[in-house]
Amino acid sequence: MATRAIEDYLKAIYKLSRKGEPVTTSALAERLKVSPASVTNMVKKLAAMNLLTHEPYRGVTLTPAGRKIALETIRHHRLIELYLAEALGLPWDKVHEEAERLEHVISEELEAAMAEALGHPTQDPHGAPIPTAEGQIEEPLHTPLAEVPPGEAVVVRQVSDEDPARLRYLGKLGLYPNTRVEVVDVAPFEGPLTLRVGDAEHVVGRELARSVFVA
Amino acid sequence: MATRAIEDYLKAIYKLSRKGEPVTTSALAERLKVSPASVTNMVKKLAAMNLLTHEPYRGVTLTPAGRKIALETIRHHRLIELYLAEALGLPWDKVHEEAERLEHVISEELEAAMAEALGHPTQDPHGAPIPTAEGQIEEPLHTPLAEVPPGEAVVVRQVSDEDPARLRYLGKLGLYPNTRVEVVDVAPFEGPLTLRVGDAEHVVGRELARSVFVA
DNA sequence: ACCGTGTTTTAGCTATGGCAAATTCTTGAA
DNA sequence: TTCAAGAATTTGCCATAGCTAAAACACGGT
Repeated sequence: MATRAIEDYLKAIYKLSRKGEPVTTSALAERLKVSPASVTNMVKKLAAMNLLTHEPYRGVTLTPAGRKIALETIRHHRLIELYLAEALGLPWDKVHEEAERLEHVISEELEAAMAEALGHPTQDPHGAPIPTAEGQIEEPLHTPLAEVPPGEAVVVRQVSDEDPARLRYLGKLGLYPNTRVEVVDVAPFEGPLTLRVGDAEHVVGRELARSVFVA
Repeated sequence: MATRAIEDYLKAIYKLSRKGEPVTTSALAERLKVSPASVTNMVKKLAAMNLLTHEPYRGVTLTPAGRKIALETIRHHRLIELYLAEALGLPWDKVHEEAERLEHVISEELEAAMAEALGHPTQDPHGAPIPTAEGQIEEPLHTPLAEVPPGEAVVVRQVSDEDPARLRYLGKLGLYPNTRVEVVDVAPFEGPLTLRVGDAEHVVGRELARSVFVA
């Protein structure tokens, strides 16, 4: 019924639509690394399955049924990430890729067993919220570290989990969720930030600072 | 490279060829629940990939490369079964089905982490041997419980894991691997066996007794 | 009133895996 | 030694899933 590709499309649409607006096919095409034509095709199929509504030339919006599948898939993904990191000690830069495959094949029983074993957690290793089994999710609006003014102290809430190399680097800097960081200095003209993490000082570029979210 | 179907074919061929002889396509067709024509097709494909040799009208035999993939898949399957049962407490009649899907998607890292967490086990929850990461496996020749003469006491070594209902029933009888069983009586003409398991006595049919292996 | 950008349609491709029917091979019995 | 039954294979075909390039189209801005 819901193939791997379908779940990936729904997940992507969910993530791209957090601002509430419909998602354009080109945005989807870019994110999924397929052509816009392919997206339109798949979108038609998903609309026929009542998983989303498609306003031609305007974009797509998930139906409740579509959102449910998206959130289930995201729940699987994040629970698996956390389980692999916590229970099996996999490094945090490896869990995303593994979860990307496992999320499509685990049963509800296994999902429940993992949630139980982890004490019904609410966040994955990168700080992303884990939807409940009922499909509830709380998505706090975090500030990118890149936008914090110098002199302020903040706490890392979430980091982008897509790029393993970046994650390894963040790990080396100690920038895990719930870590206190002080923004010592911000160089002008899109320049680097100087951070204090614990006792250490690090200089990081804007690009990296945009993928770290704080409160 | 190695799709789900390919791994399933290789696994099935491995299991059917334990007597050393080539596996006929019809045996494969029956086990995989596809038509003989489909099997011949797939077999030709696998032969082209050097995963097996095909002697037309005689049967197929795995090449070392094919056996390697088969054993890797079986290792995944059995490790997953054991992990789900031991670490996550899934009932032993559910782990087979789950492993059937997971075995095709876990990475070598995850395999290693599970093996480590379990202390490099050698048997799955149904008593089947787990191949090593290098592809070594020891398959002792067990006797079906159905062939044990009355009066003898034996130890359960392995049970067939395919049918959940059967497993639940075996569990109710207490017939787990490494359990001592006394064959109290064997009725003639393919009649039932009377067993003593611990303090309890049970009467079981031949069919069931053929799916329990002892030593 | 038109143009450019982005979207959709059209037409078609590839890969996987499957099947029914016709054919061919093997083997054992006459 | 032949031949028929049963098994295996070939042939020709289908379905599904997903993707793409190129052509046609729609929308918003000037």
